[in-house]
Amino acid sequence: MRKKRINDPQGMRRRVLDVAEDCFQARGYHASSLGDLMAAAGVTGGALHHHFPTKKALALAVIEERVAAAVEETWIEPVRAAPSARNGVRAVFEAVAAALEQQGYVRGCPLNNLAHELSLADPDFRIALADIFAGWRRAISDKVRADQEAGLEGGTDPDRFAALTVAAYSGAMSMAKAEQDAGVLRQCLEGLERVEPPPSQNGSPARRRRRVVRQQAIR
Amino acid sequence: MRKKRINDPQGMRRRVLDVAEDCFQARGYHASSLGDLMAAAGVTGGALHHHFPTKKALALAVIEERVAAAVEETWIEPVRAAPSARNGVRAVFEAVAAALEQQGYVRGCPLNNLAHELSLADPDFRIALADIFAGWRRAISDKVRADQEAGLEGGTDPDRFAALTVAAYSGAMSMAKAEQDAGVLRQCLEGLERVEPPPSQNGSPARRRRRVVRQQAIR
DNA sequence: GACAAAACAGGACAACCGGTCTGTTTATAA
DNA sequence: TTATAAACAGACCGGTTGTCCTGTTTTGTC
Repeated sequence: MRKKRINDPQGMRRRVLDVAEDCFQARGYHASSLGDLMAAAGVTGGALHHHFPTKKALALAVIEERVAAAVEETWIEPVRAAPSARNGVRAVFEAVAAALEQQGYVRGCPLNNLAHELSLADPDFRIALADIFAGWRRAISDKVRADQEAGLEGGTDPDRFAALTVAAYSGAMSMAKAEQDAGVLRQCLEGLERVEPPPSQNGSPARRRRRVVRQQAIR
Repeated sequence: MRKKRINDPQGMRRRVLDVAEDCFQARGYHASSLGDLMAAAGVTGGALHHHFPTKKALALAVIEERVAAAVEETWIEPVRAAPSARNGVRAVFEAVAAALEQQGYVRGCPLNNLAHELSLADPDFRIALADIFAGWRRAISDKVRADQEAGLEGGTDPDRFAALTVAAYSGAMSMAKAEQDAGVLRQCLEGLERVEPPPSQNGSPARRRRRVVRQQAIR
């Protein structure tokens, strides 16, 4: 009588990754048991094992697919789309701070959460996480370089600016998580914006600003 | 025949804390079993349980005694003893970077390592960790205020500077841990030093520098 | 429809975890 | 000495963990 089942491998895999991402983020890798995940996802052990042979494989998939995507979505894309690197950084900080204040609690940065717990646990984890950090920094430094070519940014070292930005954000999120208060994020942003302030804004050596803006609008 | 034993409660407690601190730092809280700790410390279950009734109690002791002491030793004291806040910050960054490069690997910041794993795990953990963050920031902002009263520092907001410094360090250590390379620490320090650079150094708006230096030398 | 492979179900299991418990030894104080 | 508590030893237990294994069902292909 009851004999209906639909094989939905992609959907099953997605559901598992969904709850794994959420659970790893909220409780951490070691504190999340596969039993918890199975229950939360409504998935049997056989199905889980079929898609992810080991817990490590599952975590690696979460890192490479979900965490990387989260960084891409909340940081890399907004920065790329912003009129300038500094502008993009400010926008991301404020957007994240606003979102945290609205949801009322702070779970921390997905990348940093897993990075701290897993970087030393396994070389594969470490490399995957380091790659995401590298891509994150790269997106910012590339944007700074583009700004410089467009005359929007002064002689700021792009890699240095990117490293400090990512570090300030990561560290601010760490504190915000411990204090359960996103205020420190805004505080760090304000400090960050005072690093080698660019010639624009109210310009002593402000030149070619108009033309640059047009260029950007054209692209 | 063999009937010698010396009760050394303080020594026993210290040994347990030693290995717990080390193990929590290297593998994390959840990844460290009490069996591992007992074996590493050469302590029986009875003794461990006598001094630390639960694993949580042990972790709390590690946080409140060891982690707090580590922050005090590597950050708060050096900053207090430094000629200025900026000088102290630079000294700590460089000392840590040098130490990491010498030991060849990066285990990360003790406070941040535990903060990421335990902040959401238990309110007691979170509060203890947040307190350490607060003390850390406080030491820096107090130093900045002292610098300002001494005329050594400009109008930099002390709390903002402290937050950014702690965030930059924490985030840089996070990246250094993932990349197993302390270089990003130096990079972030260089960026940090370009935040609202004080009137001293080589002064366009450098005033009262001479007098200020003397004041500081007197104290 | 035959057949192989993928997708899924669900139980089994050994290892391990944290905590408890009882008992013994050592220090302390009267 | 004797009582009393602290310090320690070590076995024990219920529950959980991650993984594996054997089946069963679905899907795709010829």
